[in-house]
Amino acid sequence: MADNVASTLARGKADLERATTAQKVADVLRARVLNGELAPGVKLSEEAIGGALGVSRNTLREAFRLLTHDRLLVHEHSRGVFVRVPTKDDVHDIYAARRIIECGALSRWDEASDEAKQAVKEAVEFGQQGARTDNWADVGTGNIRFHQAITRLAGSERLNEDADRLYAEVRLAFQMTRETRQFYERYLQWNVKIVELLNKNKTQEAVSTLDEYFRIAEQDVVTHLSAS
Amino acid sequence: MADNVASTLARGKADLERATTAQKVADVLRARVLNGELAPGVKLSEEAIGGALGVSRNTLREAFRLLTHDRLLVHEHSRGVFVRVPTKDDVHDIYAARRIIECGALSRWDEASDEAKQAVKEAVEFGQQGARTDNWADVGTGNIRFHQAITRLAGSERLNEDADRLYAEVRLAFQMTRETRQFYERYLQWNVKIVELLNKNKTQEAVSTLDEYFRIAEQDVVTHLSAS
DNA sequence: AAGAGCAAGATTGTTGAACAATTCTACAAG
DNA sequence: CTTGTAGAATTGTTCAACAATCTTGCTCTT
Repeated sequence: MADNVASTLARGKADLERATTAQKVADVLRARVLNGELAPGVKLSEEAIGGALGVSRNTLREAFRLLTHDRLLVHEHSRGVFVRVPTKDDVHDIYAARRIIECGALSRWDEASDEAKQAVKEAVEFGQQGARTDNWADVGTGNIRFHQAITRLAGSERLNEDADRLYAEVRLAFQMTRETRQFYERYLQWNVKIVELLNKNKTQEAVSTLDEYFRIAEQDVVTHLSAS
Repeated sequence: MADNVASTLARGKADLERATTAQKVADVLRARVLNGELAPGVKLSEEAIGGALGVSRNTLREAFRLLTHDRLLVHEHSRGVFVRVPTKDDVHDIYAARRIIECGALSRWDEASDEAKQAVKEAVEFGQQGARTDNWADVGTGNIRFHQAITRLAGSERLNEDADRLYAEVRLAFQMTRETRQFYERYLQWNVKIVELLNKNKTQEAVSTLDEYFRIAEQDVVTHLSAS
């Protein structure tokens, strides 16, 4: 009984672990990079940013390392850190990885937990609800959640983290400042179709559809890249 | 022509980029962790290690962060960094990820580049050569190379990096101080069988065999874990 | 005018010290 | 045996200084 109490409390330990200063700084910078305020190629000066945010160089450099690990920044020795400029090759590399991870996870649909499967369906419903109410930001959120939920079918926390880094990098490449509606509307249709196939127990066809979706999506991101 | 020269030189740029002090320190510590000199659970004191290696606390902490990203060390706030103690859940998580990545990569064998396919076969031959000459360290190296080569079939540098982190973590869990021979001899047989199936164009069967291998290997690592 | 070489200025890399915040240790009290 | 507490030890964070490296702008040569 006492063990039960202890283990229950232990589960909440992660919540207590306060975020370090560097993590908070990293969160601020991550948001700035992902929403385009810090455009790809921009140099992040230690003095300028450190002064603006009121943190020391050491702490700032730690924040830089966190974002470098997420591949949002690139570090060049003795030159500084820059917002990553995604290339066509980067996009291809990212989608090759996503194909492996998500198609592999989805192909194990039948063995996945009920919670994980439910999350996939709920993500699509969230997106559909957003479309009905003309809330296209929600459609975008639902799309990300859909793919996250697919990855989570595999049940590996490490795989989830690796995939999340890929999603963040896609957001960097696909600066969704405009035209988000037409893209996400189209993507939503793919997601709906995949869930329909899953509901009909046509897992293999769902995987094929997802694979085809990646072909389209990669092309979309690449063209959006050269357009800028 | 000039472009050709430039691109050729650019390829060697990575070699010239001198490693930062923290990276060199991280490399030393990584080797110590992977060969067991720094056993799981050991605390890495900043003062002790920094003094021994002759680097400042700031630089050492940066090295710690690099290894924490690789999941070889764990960081507990205000308590310090420790060599990770892999749990049964960790092993399960790692193998769930490896199943997705490697089975997915192998299932795309037919579309892979010739170089990538050749690397898979060469890794097995390297292991067989090691077995013939009773060089069991080479058999172990060949086994790692075999799985790396499978991952590289997918052609994604990001996926390669993520998988390499998984391999390092397996090495941490499976401290191969002893009994490496009986394990690697057995694993070598699996690798040989997989390549044979691939040579017969039975890709799907090769994937199934790999999947079955993961079931066995995970169990091996888990039992080896509880034994210690 | 174009390019090579060079010196000054700016930025990053690394260290050491200092102080705050947290944890660990040891011992006393109940 | 557990609880509480004071002090020691360790980590978290910042700052200042100097070395190493890169960038910039200038001069000189052709």
